[in-house]
Amino acid sequence: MIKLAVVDDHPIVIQGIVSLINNLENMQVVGSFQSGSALISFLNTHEIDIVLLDVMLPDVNGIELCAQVKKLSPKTIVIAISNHTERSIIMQILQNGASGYILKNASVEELKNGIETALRGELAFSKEVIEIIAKPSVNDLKGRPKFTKREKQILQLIAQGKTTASIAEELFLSPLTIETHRRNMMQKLDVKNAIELINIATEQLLI
Amino acid sequence: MIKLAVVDDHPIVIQGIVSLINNLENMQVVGSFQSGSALISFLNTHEIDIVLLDVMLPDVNGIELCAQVKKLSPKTIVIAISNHTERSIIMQILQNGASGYILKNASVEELKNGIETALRGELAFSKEVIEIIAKPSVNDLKGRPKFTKREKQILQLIAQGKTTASIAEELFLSPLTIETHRRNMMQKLDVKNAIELINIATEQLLI
DNA sequence: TTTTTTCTACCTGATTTCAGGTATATTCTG
DNA sequence: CAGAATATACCTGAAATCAGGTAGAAAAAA
Repeated sequence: MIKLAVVDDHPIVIQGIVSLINNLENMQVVGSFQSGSALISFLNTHEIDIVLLDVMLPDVNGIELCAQVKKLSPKTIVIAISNHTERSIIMQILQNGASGYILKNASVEELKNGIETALRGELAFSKEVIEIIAKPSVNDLKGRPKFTKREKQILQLIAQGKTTASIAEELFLSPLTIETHRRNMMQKLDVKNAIELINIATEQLLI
Repeated sequence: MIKLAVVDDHPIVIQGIVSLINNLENMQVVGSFQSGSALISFLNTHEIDIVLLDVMLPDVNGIELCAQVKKLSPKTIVIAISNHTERSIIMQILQNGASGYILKNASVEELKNGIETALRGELAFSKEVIEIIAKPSVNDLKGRPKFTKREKQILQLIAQGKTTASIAEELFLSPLTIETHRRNMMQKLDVKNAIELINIATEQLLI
């Protein structure tokens, strides 16, 4: 019997996956979780064949969580389930050891096939994902730059629509410092205004 | 037998709801759709007791779709299923005739209870939603301003991080015109920069 | 067909962001 | 400990946004 674990912060989605799996003869969902940390602590005491994980979770993002899972339990197969269609996200999660990437708007057949494909040791993708992978993007070449804690903190405030001055006040810093951080981030992502900064950073799960 | 229809652009979510309903004795999902228009054309030829609808759909938002459903078939019970926690969204969809509002991170029990509650003619909410409704927000008083087509069009380009100049070029308009539209929208939402404009507009489903 | 709304364009001036730097103290890391 | 990375702050100047108007033409609604 193949043992699965499911991670998704939406119970209804878990319900959907569980009911899908239970229709299959040789598989069983033995654990479902709404956060990455819950999954990790479960994996410490249980052996799991396949993990289906949502890329957008409240505590960690799928890229990091996938790496954690593979580190903890290298033979566990990880399949990402996501809404994100950014090529770089897909590629990075695959590099971190995922065996598949299936979009949430994929049909249930696609998901079912994906699980079976991954079980055979192949890579599993939903149709749309294959198209995304097929055409390389210029943005990928940049890689995924790292933001420091301070930068992330400031980015979040920028994303809320706060001005440099008010952020400076809130963090007890000079406005010039805030500007420097903003500009450093903009340079890292090669964008030319704050809105683009937020958009790209959000896409790349940098916030 | 109570007949349900489900609208959600994620087949897995539909799967979850269907499996949930099928466990109940007296209900049956007779139609599931991935867009608002698909639901509407179905309702033209079928009588449905309950519609479960996702608020974020590719074609229309839940506020408008709910109104359409109630107009077409006033006795059909509508329950919104959403991630949005903005009070104004909840209140508006209720004003448009919805009988409930359940968050996607609600437990399956909450959803089940909600459906039964709505069936009894009461309003059904998940726990979190009750808290949101309980405390009135200052933002609600403003109501939901309407954006014109042109304004929405420009707002979308702003949201992509484009500058006034490039938007003007793209739409064959004067940059001053773009600025005027942006400022008019900012005034309508009572915000003081473009990022806030995008945030609030997105929250309020104005884009 | 009036009236209203929408779309368009402009003016002026204040404020903010953007872009190129430099620089120093601190903290992390090999 | 030495070097690298991080966090902080400043300078200058250009560009863009923000805020307050006004105003006419076109489209939609009454």
